[in-house]
Amino acid sequence: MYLKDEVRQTLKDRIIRALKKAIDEKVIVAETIPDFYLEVPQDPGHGDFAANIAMLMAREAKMPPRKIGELIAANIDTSDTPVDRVEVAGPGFINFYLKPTWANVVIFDILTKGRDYGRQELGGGRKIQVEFVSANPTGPMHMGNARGAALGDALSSILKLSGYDVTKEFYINDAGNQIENFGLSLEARYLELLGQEGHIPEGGYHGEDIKDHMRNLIAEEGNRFLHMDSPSRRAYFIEYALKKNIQRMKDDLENFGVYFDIWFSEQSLHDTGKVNEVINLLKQKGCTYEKDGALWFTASEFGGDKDEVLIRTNGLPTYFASDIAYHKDKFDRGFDRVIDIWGADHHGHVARVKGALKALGYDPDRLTVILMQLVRLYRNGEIARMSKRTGRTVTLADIVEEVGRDAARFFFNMRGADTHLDFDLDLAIKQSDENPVYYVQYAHARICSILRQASEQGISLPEIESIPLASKDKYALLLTEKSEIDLIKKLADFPGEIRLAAENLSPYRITNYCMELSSVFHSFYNSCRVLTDDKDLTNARLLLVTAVRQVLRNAFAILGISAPERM
RNA sequence: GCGCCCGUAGCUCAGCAGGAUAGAGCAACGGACUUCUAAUCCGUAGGUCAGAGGUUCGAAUCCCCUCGGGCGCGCCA
Repeated sequence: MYLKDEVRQTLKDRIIRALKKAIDEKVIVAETIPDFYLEVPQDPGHGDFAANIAMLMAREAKMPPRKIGELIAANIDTSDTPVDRVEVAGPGFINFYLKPTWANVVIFDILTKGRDYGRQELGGGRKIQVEFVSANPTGPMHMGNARGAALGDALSSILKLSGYDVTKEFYINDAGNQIENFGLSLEARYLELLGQEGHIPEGGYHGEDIKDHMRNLIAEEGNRFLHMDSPSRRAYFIEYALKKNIQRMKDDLENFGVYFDIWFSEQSLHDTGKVNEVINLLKQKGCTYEKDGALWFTASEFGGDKDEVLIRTNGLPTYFASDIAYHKDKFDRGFDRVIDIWGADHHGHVARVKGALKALGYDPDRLTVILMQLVRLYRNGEIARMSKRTGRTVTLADIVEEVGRDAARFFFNMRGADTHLDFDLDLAIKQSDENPVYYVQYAHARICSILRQASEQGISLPEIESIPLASKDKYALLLTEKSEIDLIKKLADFPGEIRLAAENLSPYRITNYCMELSSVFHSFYNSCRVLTDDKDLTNARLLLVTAVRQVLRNAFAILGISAPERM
């Protein structure tokens, strides 16, 4: 357990003991002890921890909360704790004031654990799958995919650190109507490029990339497909272009620092018969019926708005059908929990898939869908449209190239998934103080600079293991400046931030944490010199900034941004 | 029409397992580099938390309604 949780738990225990004592002595009348909590007050004047138990008990105890608070405070035993004093304030908060240096030992915990500082066992090794990006392979990835990539990758890192066995998966939508249209569009361009008439169908793809594929194909294989029958050559074109598109997605994501454990093909679900299998299963369970020549799933009986088509009149299964098979397959592969990250425009799909899982006998609560609101891209103060079909779009690769991996990943994780994200290209590109990513990286670079300086002066940090306990205490107790104390407390917050980010599936918490930690570090930097004539103080502060550097690195690793040593 | 998301400082947003006086960055204004990187810091100013009601000792936070913005409601994915 981490320092802060330990202290919190201790104080909680002592409060409960004090309350029980008061109840035994009949100064407080109560049957139950409410589920109270100890929070860190926003205002440091209210102590280091505050308990809200007195207010929660007021009703049952028929006593003013302040009175209850005072009775608990009077009975509390704070021996063997870092508590300096206890006060009751406001409506009845019990405020704990700790010895200012109570958290200082956290520095040694950080330096000992290194990159594992923050790791914890919330997940108990349970298997969890995060499926994200899953872009259509019919063209380049857009801004929404970029946001999903940054979000999903950071979330996966957080869950890994929290003790889950995480699998990152990309679902390739290489089946269905869009692939048909893809093939028709490729064919049309092929014919046009060879001087014949081609027609791109309704819902087809007009992008330049389609032409590029066919230009390349013609360069490689000439006009030999002109005389092939249309379905055969389309199949060939599709395979040819799909393979290249998928490889390109892999490359683009790699440039973005995002790697997947599994690339899962939708087509494979059809090829292995799993789609038919799941449709039959639903039939057996009596959850289907035929109408207007199509096969329907009774989604409305499982929480959906209306029933949904599984097999179209033309005999082909819908995307919905393969998605049911896909999600069944996920659970059959042994995942305890599955997280999907989808664009908000797919939200109507959530109830349907969950309904189908329920119909199949799976607990739909094991599936969590994070709906990501769409990204609005601004350039020169104007909204930049992004439609894959028009070909005039800003792609994920463009973003990485234009604003850089670090700024892009940081920007996408500055907000929760459910907020509309305005991505200001001009701001992200700017290498100035307006750009928040530099603020956090600068903190890291500054620390590296101090350590370089120290090394040049022949000052070397002792190995953590070789520092005797007494010296650790000595160093820790030397750090008493307000900015030092603030910085140390912020370091102690890190494991709790990881936990919250994991519980709420909110990577943006880590981004915010980076800003806060950097902020208190910069304040410290401006008020305290690290390298001084005082050898012990210098050592103590070197240990402190080294710990800050470690935590920054750990947080950057989650977000997938680099930790530059110089800027 | 129905459903989902959002509405907090001039701008972009934190804060939303209910807690004490609502925060940060940018923009504005005033200060700080003979000292480890000024991509920094310190200070000032800036608010009917969209609006109305309800629950509560206590509401930006939870519930209901209204308004405004976005997105869905396909035999597309």
